Amino acid sequence: MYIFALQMNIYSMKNKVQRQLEIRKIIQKGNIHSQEELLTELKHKGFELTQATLSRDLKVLQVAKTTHPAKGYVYTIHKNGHSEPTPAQNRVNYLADGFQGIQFSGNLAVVKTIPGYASSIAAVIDQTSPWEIIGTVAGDDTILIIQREGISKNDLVAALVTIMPKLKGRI
Amino acid sequence: MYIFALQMNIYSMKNKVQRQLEIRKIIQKGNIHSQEELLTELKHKGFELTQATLSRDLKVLQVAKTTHPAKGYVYTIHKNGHSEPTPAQNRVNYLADGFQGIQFSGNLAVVKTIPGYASSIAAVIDQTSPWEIIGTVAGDDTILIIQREGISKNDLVAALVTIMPKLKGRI
DNA sequence: GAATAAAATGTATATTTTTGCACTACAAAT
DNA sequence: ATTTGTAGTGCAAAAATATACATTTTATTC
Repeated sequence: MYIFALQMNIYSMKNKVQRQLEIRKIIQKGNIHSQEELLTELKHKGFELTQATLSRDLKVLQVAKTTHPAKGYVYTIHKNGHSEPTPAQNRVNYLADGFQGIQFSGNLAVVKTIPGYASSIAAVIDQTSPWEIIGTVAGDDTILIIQREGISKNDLVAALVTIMPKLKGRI
Repeated sequence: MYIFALQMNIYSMKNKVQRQLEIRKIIQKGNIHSQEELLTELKHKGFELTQATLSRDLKVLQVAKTTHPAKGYVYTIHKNGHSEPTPAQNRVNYLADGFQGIQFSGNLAVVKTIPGYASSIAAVIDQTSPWEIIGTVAGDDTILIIQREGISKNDLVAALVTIMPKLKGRI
């Protein structure tokens, strides 16, 4: 006498690819805070799996767990290849040409620029919002940078160079 | 007979800011696969802390744990935090709604606002001219507030709430 | 079809990460 | 000086996540 393993229900089984696609979608909507939570949502949509499998899927999909200031921990996913040549970079390099000098006083740094460049350069800095800098105020040819407490000149300079590589050696 | 808690080693204590800077640096070099590993490295550099504190630091720094095809799990940090686009919210036209955050550095406070709101909000502050504030400088989305000497963060926050009651609880 | 190999998944467990609580150091207020 | 408030931290426990191993499913070959 033989015992046969039960065959899977033909209707129900959605395959791995479909499942991972769905995971991708759900995460992009962006309100997932734990695997359990995601698991529940997947089950609602008819997928059957365990947390272990989910963990493996997330690994494959290169999903990351990070922090959102308000929401606590959040899972995020890269839309796709994240190595962009970014035309933004060119613009940044162009802006760096407007940079004329920097001086420090206490927790402030004052950047001098070619007239008219200040606000654009400040915008780039703000956009990047490096941790070392808590804010900037720009006039026409001057940017005031307020450093985070405890930051050294070198740290700040390093941060600026990170943003505008062309500045390297010029500060 | 009394038992005294041991004082912290005067030499050793490096503060939080320094520590988080170091964490940032280490992670940017990009070969950290677990908090324990990072912890070890930090200890080598003379920082004393536990994994629990590290976990909290990583949260503040918005460090993410993700997967690298080859390296397994890796901790990464955003230079430019992928800022939330703030879905065009049904924002009423109250100025306080333009308020996005405040940070302090020395005797300065930096207020971040929704683009375009800074000067209006600053104008309101100037008009009220609270004793705690010597003056303000506004850009497009940033206000620099220069505090009177001896004023605490709380005092300043209180002053702002007085001016804009809606801020209560939001600062 | 049966036999075998490879891939996918579940179970149980190990590992890692997060957090509630208590305590200390320090700043601010009285 | 004393009190009060708060940020920073360690400890221990909880919660979340990853994985070794066993089992099932799918694919491949005869």
